[in-house]
Amino acid sequence: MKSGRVTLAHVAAVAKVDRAVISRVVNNDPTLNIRPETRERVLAAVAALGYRPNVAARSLRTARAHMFGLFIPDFANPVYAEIIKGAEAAAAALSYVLVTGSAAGAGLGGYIDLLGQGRIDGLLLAGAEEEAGLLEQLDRATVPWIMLNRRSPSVKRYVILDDERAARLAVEHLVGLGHRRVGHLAGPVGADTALRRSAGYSAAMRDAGLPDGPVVAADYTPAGGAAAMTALLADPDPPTAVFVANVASAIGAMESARAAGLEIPRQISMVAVHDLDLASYLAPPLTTVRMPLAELGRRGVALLGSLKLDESVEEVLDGPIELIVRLSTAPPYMA
Amino acid sequence: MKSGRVTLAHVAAVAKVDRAVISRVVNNDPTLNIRPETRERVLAAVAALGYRPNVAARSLRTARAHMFGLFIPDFANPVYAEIIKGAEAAAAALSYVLVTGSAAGAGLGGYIDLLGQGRIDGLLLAGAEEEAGLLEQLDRATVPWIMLNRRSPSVKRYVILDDERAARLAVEHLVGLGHRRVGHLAGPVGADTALRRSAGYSAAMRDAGLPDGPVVAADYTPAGGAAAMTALLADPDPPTAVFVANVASAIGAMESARAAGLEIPRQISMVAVHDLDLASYLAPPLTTVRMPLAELGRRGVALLGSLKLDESVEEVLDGPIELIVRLSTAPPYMA
DNA sequence: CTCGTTTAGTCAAACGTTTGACCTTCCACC
DNA sequence: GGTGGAAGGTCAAACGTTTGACTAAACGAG
Repeated sequence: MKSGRVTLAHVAAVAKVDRAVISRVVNNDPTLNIRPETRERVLAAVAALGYRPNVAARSLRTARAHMFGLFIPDFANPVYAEIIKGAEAAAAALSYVLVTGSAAGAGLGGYIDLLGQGRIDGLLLAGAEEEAGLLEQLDRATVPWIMLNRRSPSVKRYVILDDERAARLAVEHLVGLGHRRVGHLAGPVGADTALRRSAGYSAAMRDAGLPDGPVVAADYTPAGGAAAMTALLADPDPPTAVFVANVASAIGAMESARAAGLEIPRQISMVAVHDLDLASYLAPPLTTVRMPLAELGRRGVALLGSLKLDESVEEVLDGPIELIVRLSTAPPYMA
Repeated sequence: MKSGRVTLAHVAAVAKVDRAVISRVVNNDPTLNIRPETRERVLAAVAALGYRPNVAARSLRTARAHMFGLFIPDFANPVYAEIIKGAEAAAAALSYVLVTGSAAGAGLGGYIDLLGQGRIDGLLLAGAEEEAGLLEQLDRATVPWIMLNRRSPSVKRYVILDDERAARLAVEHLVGLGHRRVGHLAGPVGADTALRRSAGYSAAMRDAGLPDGPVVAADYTPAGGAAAMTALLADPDPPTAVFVANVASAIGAMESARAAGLEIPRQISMVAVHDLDLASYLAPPLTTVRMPLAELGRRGVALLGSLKLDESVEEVLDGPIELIVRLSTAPPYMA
């Protein structure tokens, strides 16, 4: 049971076979022909010495790091937490380690430089920020990469969620409650997810025979949502309900509504995209649309594992999207 | 500018020097004697070919992975997000990559197995969960490790925050507002942070000449806080203020108080340990004690970078601890 | 008994760096 | 003119695995 720097050579000496045999036994090489008793001897020696293959040597020889990268804008955002969890689980299932980095440091370019050559076998990119020279930065990494929930005109490697459908679900819920004037706190201008959610909003309104209500862009942050909600409430004909593109914005927006003296949901209903545990504990508990974020991470990793370099992927994930009705939505108050 | 599998040998061929020279130039080896023009030639070749050292080969030769590990219970908890950020920044400053793993998979043991031999040069452990066989699991990794904000009787390698002082700050704030009967939602039974915060609570009460109020243990989750708060409010002589050991518990506790028909802060004041952006957007905005969590991550990484195996570390971090007064605390309501 | 085949392994090169030891060439000094 | 030393590199081993090529022994068929 002694541990430490145990190499194949040590195990080979104990088991009285060549290093090659140990390697093949450890890796379950199907081409290996071996007597059961020899295999036993090898496994016993491996266990007795506590042998664990050296990752660096293996990587050097096989040119595979058995590690995937995941790059996110910010660890503090719980939306990414769920993606990370899914990706981590899928990676572990492939015996891969997931290394998650955030933009906190020197951005994507800095992260790629830090990783160096050969540390990861594939990279997942989550988050919507537009970085200048993104493609050049990615070229620098000699690694297959996939974008998560973001399309880009010049990029043909992505997995996205059906944000449009999520938006429709939310808006249909509001319309079903009787709301006729429904506003929209959209995401950041130009963000791909924002465009898709806004498209879903407009489509659902059109299908209901209603005109779009007031629309204001908002960052995916509480502060952004608060500011945007204040702007939206300044509309001469304020809506009775609001579809918010992101739960973080919604948290700020709720605060703004309260500050404006509006009672939720009696005077204004709110529903947001992305569910959080926390949503149940807000005042009032927030109605949300739950997206399969963990599945997004899982699928991304699975694709990295089976992707040829330069192969393109354009996939809309069809995981479950469900409306979670809590107390922030109700029929409009009839004055 | 071509990229791909460029090795020292390629660069050496172009620059017409030995591979050793390239290596020494790239690594700024001070023992190297070289003519300026040769150095120029080398650097030009490196740039022209886009050479980046292979991480696996370097790790194999030097027996250092230039990577640190950080193990946390859950990515969804924003408290850990701040630790991660600090650790990531400190690691980047040392040209190290930080690989963060969570307990979501097979726990610490599974994570260590997944990492394999030689992938990381040091491991940071955050979070308070008691895992059986923890020390054995750590022995399996042939790697220096440090616990973050958790002591354990058998372990002499940790960095902790001054949780006792944080608790005192919170309680002194409540007492200063005029509260005499102050309850306490403590952390999980046996958790080290819970013990230290509870000690601070009792000490501050004693210093104020007051008896301890009702104390109930609560998980560091909204659900745990909600349940505990309900129990605490069942006290025949309920407190006018509560010190909550963790902000996540406090979010649930606020909900319970509301459900019980209590208005915060008019009928009951609440203050919790750990600040979040989100705290400003709760209803009402929550008074908290901000702890230097990012600094905790930073310090942990810095210590890993400069630690000898088997050296012990017992450090109380003296970063800034500050009370952030929002609207959840007020003088007691005089009936 | 000989030949071919299977069984059960062995052998050694290769992956790309790093680094201590070594080797020229040139110059200064006596 | 010989010697010592510095300047400017070169050489080659080693890190620990993986894997295609090879081989010795045993066996069955003819």
